[in-house]
Amino acid sequence: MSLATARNLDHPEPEAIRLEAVLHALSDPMRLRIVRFLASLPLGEEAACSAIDLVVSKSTTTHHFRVLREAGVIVQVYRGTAKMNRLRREDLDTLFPGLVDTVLDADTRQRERAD
Amino acid sequence: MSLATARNLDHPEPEAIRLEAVLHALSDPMRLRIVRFLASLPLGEEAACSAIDLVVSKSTTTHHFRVLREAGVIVQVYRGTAKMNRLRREDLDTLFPGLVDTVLDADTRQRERAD
DNA sequence: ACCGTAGTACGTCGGTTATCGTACTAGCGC
DNA sequence: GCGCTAGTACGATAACCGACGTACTACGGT
Repeated sequence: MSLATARNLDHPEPEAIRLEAVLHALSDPMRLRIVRFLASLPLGEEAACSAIDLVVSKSTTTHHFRVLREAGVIVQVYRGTAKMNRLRREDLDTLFPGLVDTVLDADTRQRERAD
Repeated sequence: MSLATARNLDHPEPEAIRLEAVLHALSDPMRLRIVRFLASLPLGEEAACSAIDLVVSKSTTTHHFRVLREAGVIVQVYRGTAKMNRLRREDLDTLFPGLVDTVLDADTRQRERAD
């Protein structure tokens, strides 16, 4: 089972991903923004934590990415000095079909309604 | 705009319903259970707070129903000594199409996966 | 008028969260 | 090796949250 060494981060197995945790992870504006950004990337593409400019400190950024990873929403891997992130689309779509898309669509509608 | 008198509870207008607040409201197991219960009722049917047996104190129950109401997930109205609840299906489906159904479906799958 | 049922208000308590700053480590390129 | 960039670890802090108990109100029935 998922073992975390120095440069090997701990991710929940698909079976261990809890809906409540996913919803909670998505219920923070900052994290929803991260997810929206990752979802906007070309399929399979990944991005560094620094690729999106949240307006908070580095440590806060680290924190939000960790919450997303521990909830099972994203995968994080080290690549050289960067830590790359991508959505766990396949896992999430299998576990909770339509959830990610529906939430992203809801988010889009909300911001089109002039946030 | 929504005015709350003694027996008239305060509900957010549809435009004021925030996705983050809805997701947060749904991210608690107790509240998700309430929503699942209300969603299982025949269309337009409503239920008293006491109709579902959460295993917590009355005050905690009140608390969770209030969070759901303030997030815009449910409507609460007083009917005699009871306080009746129902899902704001129409509003939610208009604002965030498919969201409620997708979350409920995800919840069903999760509990079928042997909770 | 009294009682029972349904739910509220309020204060508390312990745990979690979001934020920060500071000090640190890991890898890359020169 | 040096320094830059990217991110971590840790500790602090303030806010929030879920749970509780107790004391209360409101309504309906007898």
